[in-house]
Amino acid sequence: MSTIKDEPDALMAQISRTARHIQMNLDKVLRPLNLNASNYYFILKVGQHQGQLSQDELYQLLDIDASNITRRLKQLVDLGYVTKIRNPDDKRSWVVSLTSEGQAVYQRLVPVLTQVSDQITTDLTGTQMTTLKAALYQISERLI
Amino acid sequence: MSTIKDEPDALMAQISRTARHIQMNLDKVLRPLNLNASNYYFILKVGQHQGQLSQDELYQLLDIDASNITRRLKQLVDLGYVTKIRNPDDKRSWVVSLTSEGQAVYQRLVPVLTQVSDQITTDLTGTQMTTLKAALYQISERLI
DNA sequence: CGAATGTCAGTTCGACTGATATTT
DNA sequence: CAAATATCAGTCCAACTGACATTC
Repeated sequence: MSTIKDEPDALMAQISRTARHIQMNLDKVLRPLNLNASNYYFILKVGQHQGQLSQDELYQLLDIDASNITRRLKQLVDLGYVTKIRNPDDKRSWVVSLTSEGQAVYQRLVPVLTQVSDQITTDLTGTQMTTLKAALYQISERLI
Repeated sequence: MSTIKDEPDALMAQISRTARHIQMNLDKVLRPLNLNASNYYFILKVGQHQGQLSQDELYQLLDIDASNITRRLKQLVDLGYVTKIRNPDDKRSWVVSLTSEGQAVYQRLVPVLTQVSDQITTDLTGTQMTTLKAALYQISERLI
């Protein structure tokens, strides 16, 4: 069931449904990397800012509650993908980095995400993509 | 943070983020009805099929895991909004109905949802809305 | 017996609240 | 010392999975 019905919550329900499908799909394709839809983005973000990110900066980037960042990162530390080192300049914070294994996973992660993204957007024209992104952005803005 | 970055997961992340924002917003506006983003749609669907729906039919309509339907419905039964009666023709299943209180809530629910939906789409043109719905539908289809 | 319907227990994730350590 | 910042721990709600019971 993925059709949009003529109901007052039709658009909202469709967005939520699509998000759930995306999450399930990501969980599946990320399993070989020992990642899931709820922690891959740390590898992605830290991989792009190697050795520069604090948890607060991840919070700014990801829009996820700070307490959850602590917990997801711990998973990745336990997996051996990520290290946390106290920031010597501000001992309240940590510097988050990828281990060599984490960097290897990062290299494998990017093409996997690209492939999924390409797969779900093959039916869309460039114009549709642009409109979709803009519309979602505006909806999010309205909800903040 | 709701901007789309130039990343392989940009679109997927934006959809998930928008869905989370929608959920939080619905939780807030539905609180006066003692409903939330995870149970209002039972009131909506049962309200439209008064006294006709089994849980399996709800499953078909809502695309939500069957075990969760049991729990959400129990919340609504405990609230006094919904009743479950064994289907005499097939004693494995239940007939789900609204109580009179549930029907009153249904009447209040529709305008609340309409208002939220209007609010988040005020910035969108008709063309954008059409494209958005079609694009989300196609993405969902690609993920089934 | 196999299929269908629904229930329940276990686990995970994200939000909220409040506490703690450090810095300003 | 008080306020702000960064992180962490406890709790709650909702999601998914898999096992189970009942009925057809």
